[in-house]
Amino acid sequence: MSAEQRRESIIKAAIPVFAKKGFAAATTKDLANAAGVSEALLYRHFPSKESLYANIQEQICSSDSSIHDYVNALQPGSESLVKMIYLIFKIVFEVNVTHPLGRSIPRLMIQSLLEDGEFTRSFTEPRFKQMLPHIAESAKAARAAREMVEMPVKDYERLWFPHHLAMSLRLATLPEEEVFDYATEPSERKRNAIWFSLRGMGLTDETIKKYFKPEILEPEIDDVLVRAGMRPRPGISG
Amino acid sequence: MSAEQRRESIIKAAIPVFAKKGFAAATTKDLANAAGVSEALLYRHFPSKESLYANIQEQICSSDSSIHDYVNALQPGSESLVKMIYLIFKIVFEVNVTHPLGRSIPRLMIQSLLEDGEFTRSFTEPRFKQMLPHIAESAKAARAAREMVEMPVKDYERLWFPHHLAMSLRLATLPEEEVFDYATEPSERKRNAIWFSLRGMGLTDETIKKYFKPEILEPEIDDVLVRAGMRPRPGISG
DNA sequence: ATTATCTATAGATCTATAGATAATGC
DNA sequence: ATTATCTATAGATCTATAGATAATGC
Repeated sequence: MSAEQRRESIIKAAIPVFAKKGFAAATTKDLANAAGVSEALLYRHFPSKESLYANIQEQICSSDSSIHDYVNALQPGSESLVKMIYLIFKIVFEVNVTHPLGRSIPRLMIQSLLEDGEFTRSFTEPRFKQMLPHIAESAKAARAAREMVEMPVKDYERLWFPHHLAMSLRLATLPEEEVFDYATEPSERKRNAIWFSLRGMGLTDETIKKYFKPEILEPEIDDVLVRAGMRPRPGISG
Repeated sequence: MSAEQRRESIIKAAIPVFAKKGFAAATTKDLANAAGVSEALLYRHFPSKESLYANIQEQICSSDSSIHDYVNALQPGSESLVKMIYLIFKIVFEVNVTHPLGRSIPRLMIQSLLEDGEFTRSFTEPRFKQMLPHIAESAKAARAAREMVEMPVKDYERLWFPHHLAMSLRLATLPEEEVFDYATEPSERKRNAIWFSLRGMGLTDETIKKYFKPEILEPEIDDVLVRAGMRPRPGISG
């Protein structure tokens, strides 16, 4: 295996180990075993455990532009607000489950919140913070169209409150055994949490009913995620 | 120092160490230093590091009844819904900041979500899950009074969605440097997140405006928390 | 010749214990 | 006499490196 390939394979194997155990508890032996190499080889590719960890963070956080493009193309208004919130929930609550990185991303995110928050910041900014101007514009247009009521909640909060709800819901599903008793299936829970968020943001009930149609949004948003490489391309039989 | 006193003092000193570093990264040396004793003495009181950790969890999760009593005394209806959500936000988002256990509880909670979730479960059930029947009754009364709209969100979710939002907001404040850019001060953010939650739950705008009066709720709920020992009793000059 | 990889191990650190000493209460 | 506490250290494990060996490409 070439140096570059091996390097990549070590990183790939290390992600779930760090995600599962945390930086301190993941031993170089664990990492070597996961990658199927000797501990010594780890140190040919990375000067230290810290360096390997830093490289992982960098790789995962590197942004991609397809989500950017999708959001930029939206017309300001209530419908776009619904689409953005749907997108956020899909990425945060759902994609990480099916994504190759699986449970690793949410785990790395909270491990980072226990420390300096840097990973969470680097992961979140290129993906979600860029939505802010679009959310602000859409909220303005929605208010002008009388589809959103006046309330003290700020545009920043219209972005982060739904994002945070999605994040907690995701964290709550990490342990094997259920932590909170929701009495709903994940997909219904997702729909209800989006509804809760849209209403919490100030959209009127008629507006939510008009634009929040999961059966239409689901394939549209799913396609964005496929293009962003966050979901496997649906099987092309041939 | 008597065995019992020393035992308590070791537990007390160990909480922030485990909270900060996590179980694996907290060394017996750290724990001994924090308690101001030798490592050997730790092992006179606890057979292992794990045992010490288990004792901490047990102590923190032991429930108290004053919150229970307050919630039980509420009359079903919109106003009680507002009070319960306010209480949840105050405990989850705010109390842990001022409480002697400070940052430790939210840290222990997410560390537990990275593992089996047991600590989170034991902490949450006696404090919040018991509110469920009251939330359900109050939601029913609110609907009957036309103060709450029909929507797919379930009563369980009326409990957990606000709780989760409060939890994420708290987690986001753990790192020194700000992770998400809210553009609001914590107390304003708390108010807005509660408003967002109440509206998300289905309360009408008029009902929220009628019952959500922070300047009145703040001292009432604060008093509950003082009685629950979650907040220092306000200074009694004399 | 160069690159990838391994075995073996140094040196540090970690958990836990053995055995000695200081402090307390009868 | 009993209880609390310490010093010293065993044994395991962890990070990282030195030096040897196998595989590759010119």
